[in-house]
Amino acid sequence: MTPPVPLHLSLAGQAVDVLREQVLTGEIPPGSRVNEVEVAQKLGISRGPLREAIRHLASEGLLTLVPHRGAFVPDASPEDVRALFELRTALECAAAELAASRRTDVDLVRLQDVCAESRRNYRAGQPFPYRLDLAFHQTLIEAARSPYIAEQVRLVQQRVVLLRSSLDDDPPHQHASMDDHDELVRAIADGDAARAATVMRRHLSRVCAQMITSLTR
Amino acid sequence: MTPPVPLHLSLAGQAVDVLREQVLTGEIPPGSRVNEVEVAQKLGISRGPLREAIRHLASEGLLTLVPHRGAFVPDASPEDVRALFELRTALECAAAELAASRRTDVDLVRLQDVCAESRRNYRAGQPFPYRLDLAFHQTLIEAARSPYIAEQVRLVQQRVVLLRSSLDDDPPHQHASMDDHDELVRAIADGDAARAATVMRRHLSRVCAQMITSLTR
DNA sequence: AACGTGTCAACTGTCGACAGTTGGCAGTTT
DNA sequence: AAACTGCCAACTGTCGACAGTTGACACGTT
Repeated sequence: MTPPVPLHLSLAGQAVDVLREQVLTGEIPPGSRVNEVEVAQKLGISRGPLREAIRHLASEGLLTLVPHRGAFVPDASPEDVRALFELRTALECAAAELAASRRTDVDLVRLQDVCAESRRNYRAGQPFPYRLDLAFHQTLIEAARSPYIAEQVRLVQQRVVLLRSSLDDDPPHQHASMDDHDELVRAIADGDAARAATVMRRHLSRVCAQMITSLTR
Repeated sequence: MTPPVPLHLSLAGQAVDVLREQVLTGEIPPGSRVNEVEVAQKLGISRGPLREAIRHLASEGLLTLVPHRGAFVPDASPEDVRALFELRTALECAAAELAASRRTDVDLVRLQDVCAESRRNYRAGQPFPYRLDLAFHQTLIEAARSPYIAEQVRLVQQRVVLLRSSLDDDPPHQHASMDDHDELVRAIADGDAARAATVMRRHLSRVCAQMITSLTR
């Protein structure tokens, strides 16, 4: 029952985790460069494993590589956001359809729980935390039981987080999102794949528009 | 007007191209291991760049990494094929929809050209070459003008090629595929996004089933 | 004979150092 | 003063070598 991977993650693996965190939290701001020797010293490792970590993050879209120049944290144009959300929509609509036809009862309970917690948070005056939004989509993906789609959604979500630099949602948008989530759960509960896809598409369309406006202002 | 990337691709980049070719053509058969020192010597490079190439191909799904064991060419189970085609369906159906609404006239001509060449080849008694099937889907993706979706489709197509170990299509399937392609082009020509998605889904469902049967026999 | 144990070779993970390239700066020219 | 040229520092790309881990084989035990 012991995990097949060693408890000691390789240095490269550890570096991936640390760097990913720093990039996603904005600790390494978009547009900035990642100096190999500097970061390697800071992490206490050699350049070899760090390079592998950098390449890995680049393959996830969290860094862009320029030959002989190094790795940069990408900053997004509205056009990028639009194109990225086309991919996200394709993936998550398919996931919504699959979830509607494959969900178990415990999947349904989990989805409802996340929605309920969102409402509680919102009613308590606190803003709808992005954490719960991620949790909802994550739960939905698991209910779809399609490992390849799940993996790709994870990567896209990450890139969305990266672009989401301190995007403080306004309450109307939060309310609409929660309504979308509720409607999605109902469609999935009914096993209505077509409606689940439609609602997901509308939801993501709204989120995308909101991100673009909050990006351009 | 000089290209921004150096004509000298980095050694790692060259190694990626060579290895990708060898994996996709089956020169390195599925299930076999990639020995770092051996391959590095064969390519005349050091282990550093080769390791980066291996990690890159692993991120594309063309190799699987096992800690302290090395890189292996994955061999697929029917379940993998099914899951992979769920992802492919999500991506290519979305691409078909987008292509239907965004295609230009030259896109349409290109699609029709590929279909016509397929027919010519088929009538000439030659088997429907997989090359033309790839060309069709590639052209369709370009017509969709969605860079992120295009990139993901490219990666999925590669993995499909990898699984397609000497899959000699039988003529009935080839004929059905060409009919699907023709119908897709008509739907795209009409700008009928919904029908394009439906046809694409049916087409990929057929291809998936064909691959699984030819894999299990 | 089957099982458990100890040893070993092969390979991956990691490191430090060298070579080649890039962008910027100082100096010179017009 | 503006533009061009040559040089330089910084950084990436690459290499060879060392250390740690893994799987397998041989040996001894029950």
